[in-house]
Order: sequence, then structure tokens, then C-alpha cells
Amino acid sequence: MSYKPAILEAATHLFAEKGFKNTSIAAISQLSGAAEGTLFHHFRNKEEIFLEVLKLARGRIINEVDETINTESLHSGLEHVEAVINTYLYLSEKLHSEFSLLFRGFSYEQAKVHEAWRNNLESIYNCFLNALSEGIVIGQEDGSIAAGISPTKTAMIIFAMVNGLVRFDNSNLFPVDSLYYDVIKNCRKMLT
Amino acid sequence: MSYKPAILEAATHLFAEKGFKNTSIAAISQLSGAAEGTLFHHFRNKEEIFLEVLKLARGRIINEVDETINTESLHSGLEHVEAVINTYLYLSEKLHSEFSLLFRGFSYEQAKVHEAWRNNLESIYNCFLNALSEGIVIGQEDGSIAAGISPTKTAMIIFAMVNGLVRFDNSNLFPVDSLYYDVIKNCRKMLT
DNA sequence: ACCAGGACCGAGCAGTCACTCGGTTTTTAA
DNA sequence: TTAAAAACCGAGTGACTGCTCGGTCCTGGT
Repeated sequence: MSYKPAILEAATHLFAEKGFKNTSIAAISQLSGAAEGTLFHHFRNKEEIFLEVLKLARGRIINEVDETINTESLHSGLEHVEAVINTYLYLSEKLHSEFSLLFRGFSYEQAKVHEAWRNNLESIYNCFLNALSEGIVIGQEDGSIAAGISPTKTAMIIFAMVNGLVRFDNSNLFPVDSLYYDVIKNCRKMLT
Repeated sequence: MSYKPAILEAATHLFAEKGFKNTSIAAISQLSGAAEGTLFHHFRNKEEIFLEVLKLARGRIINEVDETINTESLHSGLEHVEAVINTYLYLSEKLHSEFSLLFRGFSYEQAKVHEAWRNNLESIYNCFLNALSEGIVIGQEDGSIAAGISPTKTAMIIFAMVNGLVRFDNSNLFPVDSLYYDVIKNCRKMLT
């Protein structure tokens, strides 16, 4: 057996809670049970640990999205869009740590230096954005969504809304559990 | 003359770009031109510098909001809401660094330790949230906004949307300049 | 002219950090 | 059974951190 999975699990939680700089190798070592030297046996440096954590999170999130959306039987484009939103809200609770990683800001500078980090984050965002705009296109074909609106622009706006709310909740700024129904309701207003 | 303003200005930019932990006293000293010792003559420690930076940002933002909204002549609640949104979009560019500070996540843990930090952030958010829900209430009285909706809930949803978009832009994730008109349009759909 | 007090300085301190390295233990495969 | 490989260990290292402290410089009031 190897400590690698335990290290990644511990690192996921610590990076999510405290951020990259605020998480020390010593802390990951302690939480995972592996000695500090062992961390550097499995990973070249701290940044590589973070990259692997991001990859893992991306895999988990995208996997769940594909599964949830493809499993459900959707009868219209509007239902498709609503399913994506519900999935996002559902996953933000189920994969709390992974979403916290998403929400930790990566400034322009950091992203330029660590392009690999940003690529992982972007592909998670794009997964949802694409699913939303696909749903809108389908909806415009079957008539469940108004024809005049731009799929990509509206997808971005809806995503910003849902993402913004989840972020409030995730960072304990405002409680938003009671708003989930209102979100769907308002999206319907925007789309029909 | 005192280095205090220069220190706060330098700290604002560095904290906004790199975050608290990633900004060193040495860096603030270098950018401001003041010696390291001088920083600790004006401030007790690094955390106090950050707190003063937050206070300054809050003052600037809230001041601008009051000015902009009170100056404009608004004929309906709907116009009031739209003015708040436009102000937010406008300020996010004008006070770019200050907004970056807003967007840097403060996890539950950090916020518990540094309650004063969170209070400043919350009061900025509440400034916009209150302005939005006030506008909705006014709009429901004068008939420009539908009666059925909840002011506080809808204010939160609209704010999440606008805030989410600005955050995308601010952290260079997606360019959203072309979406500003669509934001207003979609808000109108939600409110009428 | 003098002095008190605030502004300013930067070498130095103790602590923390990511990371290395020489070594032991465990696993794997022949 | 044995030997190579992989996993693991933790004391040690140098770079960096926030912060202190003894001192100089500048300014305004008398």
C-alpha cells in the first residue's frame, strides 16, 4: 500500500480550508499520517501536490456531472438546463472541499505562473457552461426556451448567478439553502 | 508628511494581487518606499495593515455608491435597481484593487479568527444588497416591479449574478464586458 | 537656539517554511 | 530465499518570515 491517496485526501481538505500558501507540508504530513519525506517521495514539490489535488477534484466533479445528466430522462431543453443547475447545487454540497478549491481565487499573476492549475479550473467551469448552453440550444429547438436569447451569453449569466450563490453559501457569507427554488424560478423567467 | 498613505496604497495593491499570506512586509516596504521599521511604527502588525486596507476600501466603495445613487434622478423602483447594478459594474472597474480584495475568499476559519476583517467585507456586500432590495420594494409600490416576488431573496439572487460576473472578469477567467447589457435585460425579465 | 516628539531607519532575532539526504523497512518478483 | 525496487522515515538545511530595537533625522513650538 501507498500513502499517496491519503496524502491527496488530506491535502484536498487542507488546501480547500486554508488555501495553498496557508497549508504547510508539515500539516499535510500530520493529517495524512505520512512523514514529510514521504510526501517528496510521491511528489516533486508542494505545487505538484496541489496540481494532483486539482486533477482529482476535476475528475470527480466532471464524472458526477456526466453521470447525473446522462442518467436523468430529460424531455425538453428547459428541463436540461434545470437539471444542470440542480446538479451544480447538489454537487456543491456533496463535493464541498472540491468546490472550495474552485472558489479560492487565482489571480491573473498566479494563473500565468501556474497555467496547469488554471487549465484544470477552467475545464471544470467549462463543463457546466457547455452543459448549460447546450440545454438552451436544445430548448430553442423544441420551443421550451425563447428564441431571441444568446445561448452562450445566457449560459454565462445563469452560471454566474448559481455559482455566486453557491460561493456565498460555501464561504459562510450568507445562508442560501432557502433560495434554491427561487433560483430555478428566476431562471425560468429568464429563459421563457 | 508621513509614509502612512503610501504604505496603505502599496498594501492595497499587493494584498489585492497576491493575497494576505503571499504579501510580505518586505514587499510592502519596497513598493511604498518606507523602511520595514516604518511599517511597524504606523501599524502594530501585518494584520492591522490589512484591516486598515479593508476599512479604506469599504469607505471608498460605500462612498461612491451613496454618491452615485443619490445623485441620479430615479423615476421608478426598477430604475433604482438598474442604477445599483450599473454602479456595481462601474465601480468594479474603477476600484479594481478594492474589489479584488472583496473577491479573495475568506474561509469560515479565517473569518472566525479575524472577525473584524469579515465585518468590513459583509458591510460592503450589505450596502449593495440593501440598495437592491430597497429598489425592489419601491418598485413594487410604484408598480414597475411585479408584486409576487420576495425583495430580499431576489436581491440576493441578482447580487449573486452581478457579483459572479464581475468576479469572472476581475480574476481574468472569462471576459464579460459584452454581457453588461444582457445582465440588465435579464434582470428586467426577472423583476417584471 | 533649543528641545521634545514624531517619523524613520535597517541590522538582527527567533520562528517557520519547503525541501534534501542518508538511511531503514517493506514489497515485489524471480 | 534473495536481491532489487519501491516506500518510508525524520533530523538537518538554508532561505525567508514577521517583528524588535537602539538609534538617527526631521519638524514645529517656544
